[in-house]
Amino acid sequence: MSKPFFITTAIDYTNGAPHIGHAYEKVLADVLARYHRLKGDEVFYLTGVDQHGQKVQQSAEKAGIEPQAYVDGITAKFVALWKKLGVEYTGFDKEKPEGWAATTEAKHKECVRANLQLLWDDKVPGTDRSRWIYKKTQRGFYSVRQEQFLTDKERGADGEFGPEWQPVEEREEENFYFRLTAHEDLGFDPKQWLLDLIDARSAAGNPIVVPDFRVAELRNAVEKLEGDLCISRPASRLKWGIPFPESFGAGFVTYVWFDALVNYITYAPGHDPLYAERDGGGQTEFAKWWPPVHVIGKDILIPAHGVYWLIMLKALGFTDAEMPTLLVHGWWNIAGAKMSKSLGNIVDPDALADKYGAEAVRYYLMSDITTGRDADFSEERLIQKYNVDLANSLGNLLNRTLNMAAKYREGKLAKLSQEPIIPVGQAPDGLSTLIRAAVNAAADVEESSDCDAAHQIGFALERIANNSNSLVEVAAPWTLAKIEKSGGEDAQVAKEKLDAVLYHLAESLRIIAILISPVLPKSAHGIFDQLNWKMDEQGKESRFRLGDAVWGELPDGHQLGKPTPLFPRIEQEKA
RNA sequence: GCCAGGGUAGCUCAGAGGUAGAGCAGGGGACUCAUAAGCCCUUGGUCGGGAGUUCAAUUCUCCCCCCUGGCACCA
Repeated sequence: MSKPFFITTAIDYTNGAPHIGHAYEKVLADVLARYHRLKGDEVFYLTGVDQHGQKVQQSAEKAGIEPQAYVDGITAKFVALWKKLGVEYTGFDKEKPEGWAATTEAKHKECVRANLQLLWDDKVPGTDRSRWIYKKTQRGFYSVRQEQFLTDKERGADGEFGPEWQPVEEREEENFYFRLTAHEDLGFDPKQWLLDLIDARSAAGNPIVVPDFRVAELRNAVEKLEGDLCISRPASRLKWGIPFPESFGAGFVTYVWFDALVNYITYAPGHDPLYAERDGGGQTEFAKWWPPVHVIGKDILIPAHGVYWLIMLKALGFTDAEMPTLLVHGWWNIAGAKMSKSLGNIVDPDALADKYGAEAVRYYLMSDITTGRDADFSEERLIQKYNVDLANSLGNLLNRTLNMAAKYREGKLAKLSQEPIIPVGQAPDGLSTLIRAAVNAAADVEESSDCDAAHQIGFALERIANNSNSLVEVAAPWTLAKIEKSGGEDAQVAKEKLDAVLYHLAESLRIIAILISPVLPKSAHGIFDQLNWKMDEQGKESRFRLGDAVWGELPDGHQLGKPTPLFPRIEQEKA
């Protein structure tokens, strides 16, 4: 059955070039999107950039250009990187991709304002007060230099604000706040609602946070939740943002949350800025796709997505069944240290892809980390995993298979009408073992959860390739060829056995190509091309369907292509 | 200080009340279709430290140490 699968990533802040962490998240979501397409699901993959805010405003000023020009420049870097890495969000190849969020676009601004208006118009019965949003005056210490209010955290050991903040003055500021905690105007307690939701989802075996070891962390944070969320800034202080609707009064700009998070609604398929007006029966395009799986880093689970976003959705009228799932990934450290500008240990994915190729980078990012946990990035490990798993194991398997087929059969496969020579179960030459490995691997991939799909794919590759390489040694096609050529008593048996071995290897490669296609799309196409399989669908994702990962689809007499090294070994230079 | 995750072979990690596993790296061997790749065999660990429960703990309990997140407090 074709199921809709809506997947999003965090939108990246356009205040600096993308690093390996950005790349990891987008590739992870891309692999999941491709994985679901492979299963036949209908997929919408949304990613994009977060372009507003004070930091951007300041960076643009420093660079001496308009903020829009500044963010356009950085945005182009992200777009180019995703193209290089094969990150195919929905409509990636169009001039105006549906799956690309850019928060300075008019469409998004309208959606943000419509949502704010929706909450503003949700009045306490018989009054003119919004249930969710209220205005409050805050007094505090303001750093003119840093253009921000200071809290006690910023005070030095002597209780005073240090020179980096000066001059500091006391100021009053009016802002809008969004309720997160119980209030009589609200009529219920969002905090309790959220706790119940978290528990209910876990109890139902569908935890709101996956992998689920972070559920407790979120629950903890919710328990301690107090205070409401400031969602505005005076336009005098923050110019680069989305102005509040006029009904709120003049002079306010949205601050972060009602801008960035709302992108998931703005750019959702069947985009419905006024959610309340949607068809409650779930008939609209929007309702068909919602809710999404949000792929995010562990740094923005609490409080942004796990608290603010869920309560925002609740306020906007989304039901419990329409709450998203948060797929939370870990971070790549560098030699045990956190990646940071000050340490100067930022890994540039663009340069990495130029050096080793996009497929090598994708494979490494997917195979050397456990989804949800942190991992240590190492270029040596990237090279090692590429050489061992891709060049030596898979690439060489493809190469030796096609070479033998060319040498002994001019590339033409013979499919035996019956199970070959050696009955399944006896298998002294390993044939049936290989079939079993392929069938089981395909089943494991099909049944895997989003959290470990990438790993199941890796296991599948390993299992089938290893079994195939073993089969070559055990069956020794070169010996069979000699026996066949000798024309002796065993010639006919050797001939059939050699045909069987070659067919098994080709089939294994065909199935591997299908299974690895979410992680290694270009290589999967490369294998299909060399196998000379499905040429009519070249370049299209439709070449790969999980349903085709069954044994025996290559027909009798199939002509294989010419061998070309698919994964040239990466030779370690280094001094 | 509190909550969570983790400390298992050189490296990355799995595991589980009955005295430990995989992959890579290291060592040895046989082969030659192949990208000097592949295959087979193999060295290697007092399972963070200490105490307890048990016939038996690395696996359970308690205490301690270290790493990672989050929260809080002091400044």
